[in-house]
Amino acid sequence: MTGYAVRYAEGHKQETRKRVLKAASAAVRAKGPDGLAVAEVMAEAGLTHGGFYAHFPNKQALIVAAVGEAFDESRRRFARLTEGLDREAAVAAFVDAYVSMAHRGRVANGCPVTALASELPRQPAAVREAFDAGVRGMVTRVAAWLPESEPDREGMAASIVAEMAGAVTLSRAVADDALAERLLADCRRSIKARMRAQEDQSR
Amino acid sequence: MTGYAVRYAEGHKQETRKRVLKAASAAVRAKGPDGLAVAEVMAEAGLTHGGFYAHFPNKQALIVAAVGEAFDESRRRFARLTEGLDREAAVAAFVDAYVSMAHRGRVANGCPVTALASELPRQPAAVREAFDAGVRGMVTRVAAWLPESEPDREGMAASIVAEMAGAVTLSRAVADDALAERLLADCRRSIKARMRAQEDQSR
DNA sequence: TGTACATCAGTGAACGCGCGTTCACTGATGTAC
DNA sequence: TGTACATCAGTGAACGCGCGTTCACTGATGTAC
Repeated sequence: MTGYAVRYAEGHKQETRKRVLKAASAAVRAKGPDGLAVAEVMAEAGLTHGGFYAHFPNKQALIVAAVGEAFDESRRRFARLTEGLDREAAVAAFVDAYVSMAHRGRVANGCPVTALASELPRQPAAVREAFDAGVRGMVTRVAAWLPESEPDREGMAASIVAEMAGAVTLSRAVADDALAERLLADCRRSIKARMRAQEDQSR
Repeated sequence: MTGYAVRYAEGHKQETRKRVLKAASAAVRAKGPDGLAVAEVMAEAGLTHGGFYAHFPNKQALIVAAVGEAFDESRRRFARLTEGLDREAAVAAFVDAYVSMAHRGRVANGCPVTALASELPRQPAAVREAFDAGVRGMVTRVAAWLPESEPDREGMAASIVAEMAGAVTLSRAVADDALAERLLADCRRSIKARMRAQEDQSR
């Protein structure tokens, strides 16, 4: 397998690629797909810009992969947060964590839906498809948390995801912290009422 | 007043400025604050790029003004749509028009909240403040439509604005039209139920 | 009535900068003999 | 055991392009005399 002369240890290149991808996944959320700079991402990964093309064919391919990575990271984060909890507690924990001032402050490692949504219409199809998959996954996961008495769980879940994402995005967009906090509190309360979850316990 | 030699008719410069501003207001929604190109906006207004600085000190000032203009245009459009209707009919018309495939397709002259939200955190304070004012105005207008029985009209309005904006933004972000249509229909139904408006009559 | 001059919105060439991409090169390591 | 060679992830200079901004200039019109 190894075949010929190898300077680096087995798997070294894959690890480098992963490092670049992680940096890109944060950068794409913090600066948007257009604002992301290849040289900056490479520097963040401890490399110079020229080496980039050994890992990705071009910037667009990096963005597609970074969007997927961002959804994965975000999903894992929220899964960790809710694991072991029963349905009602999980829903409450999820909504409290998502619709919060803390999430508002974590653009670079928060949910990619709120970080990227309004820039996506201008992105090429490949990027948008990676986004679609992420959104579908999120709606499905929320639907599974809704009570069985709910007649249209997928529909309700879509509506709730839209409000959660809208709330956090709006809270980030406005400059006034008090306005942001009020928006989040109002949405948190409303969402939990709709989900028939237990009452707000956070901040 | 006229004082000295004047080549152009009274008010000519103001009209040109207005034309530039209208073009910028569409461009900022279609391409985002960073994607907007001064030379393109000027060409759209029928001028060459050099003349720009006779009207605005720099690109950022144009963006601040363009965001304000976009909110004004959007407000007027929705006011026209609901004028003369009683409260319930107005709410229904507003929600049907806002949370629709038609609005999804009109990025350049649609609501600036959905067009710009996720790019705003990276904008300078002046831009964000123009946005704050727009958001506050929108929440206030929605609150006035809510039934008096609603105990927290401002809060409910904030939650509804977040969902409406989130729904349209998400619908634009996803590549799959069917997914977009489903998201919009689900949110439309849910919002109108929350507002206790009459049932969905559109698309 | 005619000539010189002032005004100023708009023109278009030029400059500087950031950024995506290319490419000849490096240098540590292993293989061939 | 030693020397020549191959490999290939990573380096860094260079190129081209788009874009914000600057600036000397234009040219139609009015005023001064």
